[in-house]
Amino acid sequence: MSNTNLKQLAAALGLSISSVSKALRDSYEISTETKKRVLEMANRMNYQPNPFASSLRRKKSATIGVVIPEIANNFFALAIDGIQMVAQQKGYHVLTYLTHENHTNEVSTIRHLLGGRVDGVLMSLCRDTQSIDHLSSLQESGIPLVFFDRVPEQMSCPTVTTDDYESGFRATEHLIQSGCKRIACLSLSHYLSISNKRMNGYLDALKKHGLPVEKELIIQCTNDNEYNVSLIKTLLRGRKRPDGIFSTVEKLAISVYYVTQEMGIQIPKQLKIISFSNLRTASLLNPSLSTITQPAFEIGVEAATLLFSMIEKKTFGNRIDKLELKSTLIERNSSARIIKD
Amino acid sequence: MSNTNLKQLAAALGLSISSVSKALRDSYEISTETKKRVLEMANRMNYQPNPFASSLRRKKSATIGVVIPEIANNFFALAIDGIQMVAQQKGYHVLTYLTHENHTNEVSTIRHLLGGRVDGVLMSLCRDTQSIDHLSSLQESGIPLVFFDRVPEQMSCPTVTTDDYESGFRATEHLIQSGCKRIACLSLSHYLSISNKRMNGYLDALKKHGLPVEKELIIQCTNDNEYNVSLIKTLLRGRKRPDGIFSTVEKLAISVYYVTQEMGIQIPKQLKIISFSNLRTASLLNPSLSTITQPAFEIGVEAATLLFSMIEKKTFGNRIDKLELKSTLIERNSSARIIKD
DNA sequence: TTACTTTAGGAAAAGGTTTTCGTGATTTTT
DNA sequence: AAAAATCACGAAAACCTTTTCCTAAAGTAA
Repeated sequence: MSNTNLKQLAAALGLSISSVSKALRDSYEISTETKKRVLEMANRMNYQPNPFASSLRRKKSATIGVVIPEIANNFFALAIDGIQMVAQQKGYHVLTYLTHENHTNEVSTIRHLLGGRVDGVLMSLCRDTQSIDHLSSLQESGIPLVFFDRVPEQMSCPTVTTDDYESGFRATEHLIQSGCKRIACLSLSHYLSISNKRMNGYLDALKKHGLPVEKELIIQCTNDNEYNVSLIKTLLRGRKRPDGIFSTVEKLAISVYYVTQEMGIQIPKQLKIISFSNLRTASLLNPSLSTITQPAFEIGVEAATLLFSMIEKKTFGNRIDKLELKSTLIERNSSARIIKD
Repeated sequence: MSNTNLKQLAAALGLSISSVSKALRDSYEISTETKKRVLEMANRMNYQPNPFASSLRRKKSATIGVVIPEIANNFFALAIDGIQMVAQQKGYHVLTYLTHENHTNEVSTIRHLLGGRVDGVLMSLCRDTQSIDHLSSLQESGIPLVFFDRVPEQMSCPTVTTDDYESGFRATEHLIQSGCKRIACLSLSHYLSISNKRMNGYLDALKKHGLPVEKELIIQCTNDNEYNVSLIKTLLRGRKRPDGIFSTVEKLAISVYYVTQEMGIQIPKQLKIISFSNLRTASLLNPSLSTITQPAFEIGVEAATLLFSMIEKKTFGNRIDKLELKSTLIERNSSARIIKD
């Protein structure tokens, strides 16, 4: 660590510690010339203030925490990118925690954060989070907290999300309009509001178009990729095979592609699919994948901006922002209508 | 932040602050029963030690810094994943910084880190880093520093890399064996050792097989994606169009796919391509993309492990580890031999 | 000139934890 | 039984900044 501290700097300048500190913080109590001298010397001695002493005294860490399920995931990587951009502008540091979709990890991460290491927290729930005690205790502790994308339903808190219900509805309707009669829905978790909202959109679209809802076409997937693959295989192997799939999450669509490739099922001829996804290569896939694309980067930007507004003004007691951004449906070949005969 | 501190805890227990502190740190100076009492009360009062006070006193932050060019990048996302896993096991926090391939950002990030906010740094250089003054000053400050993947050549420091030269050689040789006669190389930056090593492998493979090296087939790409696309278009539009492309980095291969799609160039018939990549969808692309895949997650794990061994034992003055992992070449359709006539 | 205000800076406390050094009390050794 | 060692805990310094309160000196008003 940088070895020079205020004391040494003060000694070198023939000033007191407090004056030097004030000079560095540009206090009106210090004359302009003195400030200049101090700045110069600080530079020359390569002075870097000790962040811990500063944080201890000021009760500010200049750090935010970001808690997400995983990072090797296009959506979250883009969101983090947006978050980092805003944080960097504001001069804040970003501490990242991965829960790996594990509720226990989430709880222990939150407990750590309760120690005051960060001035605010951005969070996206993990897929098996049911109880929210840890979340409310974080909120009650007074640390500003903003959820993005995967938000808790049972809790009153600021959120940044997308139009999940509408997107699910539109995606399903799109499949129907492409000729699908039996559409399966691949859900990430029945605990997550995003999954449920997307699925509700799916259900309502079926209803609107007079298609029956079939329990065996709604697949609750797990966090185990191999198991998901086997679920998908079972789905596609059955005698009542679906002719369309609405995937609520990117990785499940990828699994579908692998399975259809292996089983020799042709997309979109035998099976159409549309999925939530931020894949940059969606249009390069074979066939190109129709997607609902969330504005992941902006979600990160907005969530961070909201968090900082809460951190800076302390006026967040009586006000709870809920921001909803729009996703984009991009039709590609995986859901193209086939002109038969 | 958690409102209870040692003082309150001590008061509630009728003990001194120091005894409580020792009890919590499981000191031999405190009796077993007292420890139990303290632990119990700490739990009951929901005590969380103030991390700044602790860091200030111990001169340890229990935090590492990770400095990378970008996060929305499969390689780095996977590497971070590996790093996080190790850090979490060790009870360390991870501070992430993105340079966005910008040298100025890199320098200012390092300057911040010099303040002692972290106990160690993991780093991958940005593409236009030439001078290394900021890196050596960080190293000289005594903060353990490990580079991964993109490492500085002019500096003696611990690194975790892959067999870039061999991979470049094998990839190029593979294209040659698939029938390519004019192979272009898409380079990320001539400042980066990984780029240069990969290119040297390319050059030596050409040499070995008696193919001429042509300057106009070696493209130095930039950080501007659109400009890269135009470079690639120019390359493929020329009368001396290459019949093979060795891409040293994933995003350039993706750009090639977009360009060929737009120009109607058929892969692998008219053009073959192989690229460094960690795309999970490589085999689902149209056509499937031949890749050299780096063990990104393991690179993260190894780099973090090395860093922690440096942080824990202070025996890193006289020893510099350089670890090299192997990449895997996966042949797919984008570089398949075409049986003509 | 006296009284009051402003200016420029210093002393010291506070923030919460860790750690060194004591110190009585109890136990062990001779 | 006296001396030594161990035990269990407390007092206080140290880590480095920030900030409140003070104080000389200089300037201004009356």
